[in-house]
Amino acid sequence: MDDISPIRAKSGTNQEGTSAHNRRVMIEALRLNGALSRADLARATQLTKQAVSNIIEDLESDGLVIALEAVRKGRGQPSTPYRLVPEGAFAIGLQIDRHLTRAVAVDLVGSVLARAEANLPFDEPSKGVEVILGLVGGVRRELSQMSAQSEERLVGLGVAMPGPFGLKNSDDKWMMPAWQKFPLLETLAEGTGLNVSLQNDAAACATAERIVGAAHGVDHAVCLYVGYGIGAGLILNGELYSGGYGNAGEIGMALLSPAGPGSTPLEHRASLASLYQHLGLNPADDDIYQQMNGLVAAEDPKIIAWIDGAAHDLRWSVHLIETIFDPQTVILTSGAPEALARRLVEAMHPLLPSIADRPERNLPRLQLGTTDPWSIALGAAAAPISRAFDPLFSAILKTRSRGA
Amino acid sequence: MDDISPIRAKSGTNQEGTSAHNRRVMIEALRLNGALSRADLARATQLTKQAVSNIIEDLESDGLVIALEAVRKGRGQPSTPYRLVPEGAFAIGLQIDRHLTRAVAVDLVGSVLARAEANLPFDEPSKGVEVILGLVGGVRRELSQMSAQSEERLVGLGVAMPGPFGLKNSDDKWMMPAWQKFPLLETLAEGTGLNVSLQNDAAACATAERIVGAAHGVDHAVCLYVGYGIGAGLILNGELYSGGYGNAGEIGMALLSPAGPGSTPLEHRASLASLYQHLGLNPADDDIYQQMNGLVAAEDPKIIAWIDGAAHDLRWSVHLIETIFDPQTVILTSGAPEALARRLVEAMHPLLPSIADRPERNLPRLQLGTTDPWSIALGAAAAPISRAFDPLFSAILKTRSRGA
DNA sequence: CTAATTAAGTCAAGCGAATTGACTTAATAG
DNA sequence: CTATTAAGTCAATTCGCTTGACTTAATTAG
Repeated sequence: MDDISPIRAKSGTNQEGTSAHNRRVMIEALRLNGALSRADLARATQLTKQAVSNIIEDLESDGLVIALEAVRKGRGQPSTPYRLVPEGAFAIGLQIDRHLTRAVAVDLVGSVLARAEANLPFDEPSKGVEVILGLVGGVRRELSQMSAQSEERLVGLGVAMPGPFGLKNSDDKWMMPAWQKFPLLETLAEGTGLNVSLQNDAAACATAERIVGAAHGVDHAVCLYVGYGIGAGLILNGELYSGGYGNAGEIGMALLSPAGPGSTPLEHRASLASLYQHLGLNPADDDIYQQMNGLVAAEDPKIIAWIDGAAHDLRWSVHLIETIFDPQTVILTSGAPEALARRLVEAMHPLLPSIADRPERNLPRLQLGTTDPWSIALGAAAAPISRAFDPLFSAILKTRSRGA
Repeated sequence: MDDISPIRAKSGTNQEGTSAHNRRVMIEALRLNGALSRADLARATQLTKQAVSNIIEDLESDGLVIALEAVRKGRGQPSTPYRLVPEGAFAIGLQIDRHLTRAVAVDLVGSVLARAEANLPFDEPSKGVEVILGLVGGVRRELSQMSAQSEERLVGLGVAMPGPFGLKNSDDKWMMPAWQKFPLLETLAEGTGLNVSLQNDAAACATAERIVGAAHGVDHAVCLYVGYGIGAGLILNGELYSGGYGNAGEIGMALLSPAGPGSTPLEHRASLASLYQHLGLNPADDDIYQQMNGLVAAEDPKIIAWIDGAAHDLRWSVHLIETIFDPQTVILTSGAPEALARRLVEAMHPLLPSIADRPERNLPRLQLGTTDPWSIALGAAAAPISRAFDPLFSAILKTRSRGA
């Protein structure tokens, strides 16, 4: 089952790896800077003009970049800027949550082109998969009507669902136990014919912030996601970090004090689930979002009390995150209505002192990220895009040929 | 001062990057597996036999690897294993602490070949640098008597000192304020002619555990260092993570509860400084180590009380670390005598439940790492070795040519 | 208006590191 | 003794980046 040889080693690389890396570097540069000429790219990437020219030519013929009008800027031959072609690649993203599932189709630059949602049977994964495959099929058809080449340009299916994954069987009903055991990825891969990847919802949120949000181009950011549960998506050295077993950032289970097993996990105090409980709301209600919005607008004392309590714990979470990661910024995202999230961020100020409290900052210590309920699905879809086009260490390595 | 162009992009690569990466992969494979034949290396790294042969030939002529006796193992031509040559490279490591400074010289495989220590004037960096340069010169001379080529094979000087670095000027006397302002790296670079790099002491401890300790070959490990202060060295994806501004892992400043600025930082409860204070010991005493050892051996009630208190907080720190990083293992290292550290680890059990509490673990959740007081200096020295020989993403990138 | 300058981008040859496939060497199994 | 298996070499090839000269097209100086 495992490798025959117990030899531990990283994989080597060759010119293919070089070329793949350089292509990815170009794409990232265009993503971060909008439009660049070949000369700009050569300077930025340290490659020669000629190498850049060849790569750009390739990318152009692959339909990933396109030339804009030449621009005159001072002396010398005018330069021809290039930009990414959004229709150069597509991915499907899937958010699977407790009572709900959403699918989106996005393009190379992270625009959402199609979306669909449905209710999900909480404890019946095999039925749920039918629903999910239906949604995926739907956005996929919609996508193919927008672009003739969508199918061959589809790089994968990214799935986001609440973690943690792969623990001992737990009956904690917050954790969707039935889904934890179900061979979801295999089933989806077979049902769609796509490459399938999995991340937890907080990681997906971070991925979303990275492709189109506040973490765009930021190499060290932590994305606090306050959803039904709470988690942190970690962007370290420009890549999503998922830990030794894929569960990094699952801070919902962090105990709030050293007092032992009896102490409360963060998730029970600062999550929408705790809010619903506090307010006596039913998360399965269709108008839960409007209910929350209304309560915030009305400055309902109970919701204000919850905000203060949650802010108290979140303020400290930010302190810990800053102390541990020393990130450039912390981004709070939420599935709650924007007004609520904004109140929460305001209530978290003033922040606790920490090493992040330094003079020459250029990003805020804490900022409000997206509150779009679709951003998890977007982040899910962004993962395959990132894997296919971002400059990653793993992308230069030779891939292990499928051994028998 | 800064880049002229505001274009953000990663650097590209070329055949030099490929070659550098492959060399590093070979070296790492030999480091992790002891001795491997060319055929083994080819299988492990996915390179062709021929490529491996060429690289090994190069490494051999560079004096970094050497052939062992051919071994017969079943059918086929006997294989010739290669191993690293310890004398293939050297580095100097420097620990600068509050009252003390240590220098070591290590070789390619992390063996300490020379060591020296001296007292350090706490608040007079300019005098201190004289002392430090003296120590470095000493181990360097000692080294050159052991190996004729030591000078040209010296890859750098690694410095470890208590962080955090680069904050607002603080008068916290735990933080060696005078040293924070002093242009230490520049002075040392000039004084030694070596490449100088800096990390905090916990990071150095993690680096040490990685090259010769419990984290050898482990890609996701967190090293808790209980020294005068307390910190965490983070090994993520096989590389040391140092955060956006170099201060990741400085958990000594983490507040122990969400109760606000008045709450206690971890460092004030679980660090040797807190122990000294608790016991009324003077950390500048020469026999402080023996004093602690004696108290532990005598089961002194005050030290037992401290152990229980510190273990309480450390247990929770491990819980948080596991919840946030999902590492393969947590390693506790300390500058305290081994008996004390062992008692501390024992007192931390049973550990708090966390996502690390999974069935199919192959490493312990918490293990005792080194308690050798010289390991910080060793880790400091290991940093330049790692930078020069480990397969790092940054090592494949083209280096920016020095612009005017 | 002309010439000099500056910068973008191309052309064609060259280079270097991994690949390929045949070959050699040297052991064991039968 | 022969077939088989595996390590390792040889020589030619490939592929992507580099090099340096060249072309194109703009602005600036006189």
